[in-house]
This record gives sequence, structure tokens and C-alpha cells, in this order.
Amino acid sequence: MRMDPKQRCAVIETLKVFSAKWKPCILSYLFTESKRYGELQRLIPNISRKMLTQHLKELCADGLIERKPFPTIPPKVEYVISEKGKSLQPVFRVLNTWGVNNLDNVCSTEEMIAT
Amino acid sequence: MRMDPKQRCAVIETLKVFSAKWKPCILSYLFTESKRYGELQRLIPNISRKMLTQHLKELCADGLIERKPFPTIPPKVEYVISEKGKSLQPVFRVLNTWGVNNLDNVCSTEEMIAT
DNA sequence: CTGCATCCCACTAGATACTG
DNA sequence: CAGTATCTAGTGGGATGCAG
Repeated sequence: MRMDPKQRCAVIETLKVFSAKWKPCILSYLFTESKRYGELQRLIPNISRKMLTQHLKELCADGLIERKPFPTIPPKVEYVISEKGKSLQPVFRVLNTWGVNNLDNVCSTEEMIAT
Repeated sequence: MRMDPKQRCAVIETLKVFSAKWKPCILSYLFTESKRYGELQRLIPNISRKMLTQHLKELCADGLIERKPFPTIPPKVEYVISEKGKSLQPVFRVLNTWGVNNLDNVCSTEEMIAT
């Protein structure tokens, strides 16, 4: 079988799930520990709230992370990596290794991806 | 070190290199054998010449494939996977496996990626 | 056959202001 | 604090025509 664009190719669909502009960055932070909305905003200074909200929603919809709201005042929401999300760590590790071995002037993120 | 968007993160840079819209598809065909420009166009019916040309150029510039022009009449150009390009096969395999295990209604492309 | 140049549209994502 | 709504600029990518 070929990588027919009319079919839902596993490679391409996998890329769609986590390779949007800020998703690798968001996931990388959640790999190590849960974060609140505002924490992610501070950690990723260039992201707009709109994009942060949108990407978090999509990651939730795809089951890679979970949203944990606390009905306190002021409100508090934690985002947690799911088991399915954790299963992406080996994928990230492979991408990181390839980049380190084949690209110039890139920073390894191995420590970050390490469990 | 964190996946700082201001740095050239290995994971993100790696994704940039091969995850543009049609690049996985192009690479998948070249993994198995060299193809001519027109063959790729026929194999990927939905791609425009503009995008095919542009993606082939970028893949050349990144050293993933090589362009072999034959000064015949009419002209003939072959595109060949490079060693660096071949080194992406394990990456594709990991992405394929993750998709098959974690997504619904996706087609495995294992046979294609197989050497 | 293998491209390049141009025009154009749709969508992405940034900026800003507002809300429970 | 954690979002939502709206407007807009920039970009990706398709269609078409021309060229070596």
C-alpha cells in the first residue's frame, strides 16, 4: 500500500495530531509535570492566548492531555499529560535524535523528554 | 534545557524538514525507488506542479534527496533518496507505529517504509 | 518533460478588547 | 485566572499560462 493522500495515512495523521506550531512545546512541558494555563503562557512567551487555548483544546480532544478544572475563586485549571500523550515520548526522542545527528545548530531536548 | 521556541529545537527543526504537506508522501515513494518528476505528479494526483517543484527543491536543499538531470531531449530528471533521507525511514516507522496503535481508521504504511 | 511566474483565495495565527 | 470574540495581516497552496 502506498501513502495515498486520499486515505488516512498513519504517518500523516500522527503528524497532524502533535506537530502544529506550538504543540510540541506544550507537550514537552507537560511531559515533566502538570501545568496551569497561566504557567504555560509564561513558559511560552510568544504564544497568544487564542493559540494556547486552541491547541490545548485540540490536544484534549485527541486525548493526549487532560483538563482538570478546580471550581475555586479565582478559577484554576491544570493540564495533565495522559497515557496516550506519554506514549509520544519515544516519538519525540526519535525526532530529537535525528535532528541532533542530521541538522546544524540545534539544541537537544533529551533531558526534557527523559522520563 | 527546555524546548524554547527562540532556540532551534531539534524536535521542531526535524519536523520542519519533512512534515510539510506533501513531503512525507514524496519521501515515501522515493524510499523504495527513484522517480521522475512526472511520475511523482501522476502518483500524487492532488499535488500541483508548483508545490511538487517547491517541495522537491526544499528536500534537495535539506539534503534528503538528490536531483539527477539528464540533458536529453526531451529533458529527464530523476529524484533519488540520499543517505540522509534514508535515515528518516526509522523515524517514519515510529510515526507509523504510533498512529496504528493510537488512532482510528488509519492505514499502516509499514510495507512501504520497509527497506 | 520539467519546470518558473503570476494571480488569487482560504485559512492560520497574531492583536486587541471583553467576560465569568 | 482562564478563557472568548472579533478583526486583520500574513502565509500556504491551488490554477493557469509561459519557457527551455
